[in-house]
Amino acid sequence: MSISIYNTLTRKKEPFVPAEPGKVRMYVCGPTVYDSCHIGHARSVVVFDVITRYLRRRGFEVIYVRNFTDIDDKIIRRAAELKVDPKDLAERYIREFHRDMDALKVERATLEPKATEHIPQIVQIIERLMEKGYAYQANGDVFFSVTAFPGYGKLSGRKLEDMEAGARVEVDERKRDPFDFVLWKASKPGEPAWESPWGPGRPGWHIECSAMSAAYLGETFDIHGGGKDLIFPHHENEIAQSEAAFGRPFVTYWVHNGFININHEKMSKSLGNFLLIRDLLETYPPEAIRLFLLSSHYRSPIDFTPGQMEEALSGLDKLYALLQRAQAALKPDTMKGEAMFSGAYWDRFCNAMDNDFNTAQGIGVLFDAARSANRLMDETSDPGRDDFQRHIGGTVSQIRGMGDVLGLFTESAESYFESRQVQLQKEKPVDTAAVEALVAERAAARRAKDWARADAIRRHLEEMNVILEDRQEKTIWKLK
RNA sequence: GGCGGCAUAGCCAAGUGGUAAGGCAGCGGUCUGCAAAACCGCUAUACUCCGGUUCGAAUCCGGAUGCCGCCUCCA
Repeated sequence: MSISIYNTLTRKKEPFVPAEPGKVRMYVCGPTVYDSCHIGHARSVVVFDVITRYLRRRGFEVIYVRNFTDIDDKIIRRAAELKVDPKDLAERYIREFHRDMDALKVERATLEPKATEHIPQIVQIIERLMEKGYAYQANGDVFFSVTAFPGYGKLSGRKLEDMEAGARVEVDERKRDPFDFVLWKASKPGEPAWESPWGPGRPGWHIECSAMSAAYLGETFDIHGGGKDLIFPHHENEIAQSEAAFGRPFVTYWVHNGFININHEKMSKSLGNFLLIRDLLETYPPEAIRLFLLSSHYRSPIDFTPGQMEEALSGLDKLYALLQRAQAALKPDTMKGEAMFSGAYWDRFCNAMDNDFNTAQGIGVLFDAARSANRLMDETSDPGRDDFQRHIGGTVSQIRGMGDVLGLFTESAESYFESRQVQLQKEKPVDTAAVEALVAERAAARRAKDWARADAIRRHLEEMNVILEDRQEKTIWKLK
């Protein structure tokens, strides 16, 4: 079975065949580091994290490049507002990005190049575009001439004449065509600047990606990803620059993830509904956020609501509870349930993932496996039997295997539930000593078969937001 | 004005022409002193509507309606 990927360029699902067998070269547009990361960034980063993990699991060597745009108008503006150096501002938000994404269990990209560290490569491409007649100068700025590039619009399906130029933005009268875009921007006094043949300035937004992808992945590479919003103009412009400069196809597969709405509304600064990752992490376990993000197909829009997150959380609780239960049932000398990448569930999972990385379907397989393991444990009368051990061990191992691709079950069930309780304690504190005392009192009542007393205590605890589970050995309590 | 997407049960969501995964919630049951958890069963005569292609369509084509996104910085 081969992997198929929906390609924005052709608007079709296509079998995935990398240029060099066994090796995948992938570039994903990273953030412009002028502010904290929100849930939308998380979606893109998590989606491509899972894609990378899956491709690697399927045996590909993946060179995954994700850039940081660390010089740009927004960075300069924000730095001026805060009266800090733009470089310091960028570095601060790069650190934040790493902190947030590490917390979300995202693996680092193979390379994370920064625009400011590739100025020579950027200047070189612009020079080349000038030589070939695709670019022109206008007092210190350099523009790309879209009419000089015949394929312009092929990614976004736009024709130049169909677009309402200047409908929303004033057109720079120095441009030959309203859709010409800046490759090199002359700096104003006090702004960060690099020397160039056209005078001191800084790179335009799009050119860095053309330069850095060529530097690390070559002039043609396999996968280019990013959020849907980047299709136009960013990726369209990248294609124009790279193909004009190098005279060969830029990217084979274009992959774009959908957006996140917040409570049915578009996330926007004006609505003030930006959900920052670090704020979300205050409330939810990182893997619940991942499970939420991966429960829909990566291209669909998804709606973030507290209810949706609670559902993801319930699901994650259920899966961790199964892992905990299975761990207790498995004999130490047999399988301990390490990740396994074969078997019926694994095959079904791969089948889903092969189909344009259908994580939603894959998660369905995960729950199927969990249910089957629970059933087996419910039904068995002799957990020591070899076939039982093998069966549970195999199922749990496959669950861990799927988790390995999705970035789930990275911690022990014990520590997961422990942090859940800590979290709940933070939200609705209870007096632990008092609860323990009541639980002990109820245990005594139960031993005396004083059910009325036991139930009264249970009700009392429930009012305190505490639920009880009477296990064989002892009673455990947890916060609701 | 141009381009694109989506419409599946109470909610979320998958579905790759052959007869509707999974999750959450709800109800019934098994288990339990009672619960909880887990499991079992039930919950879409059928996938917005109307046509068409086909032996056969949620899946393909045309049209209608309704949402949404992009065309400006944006994940």
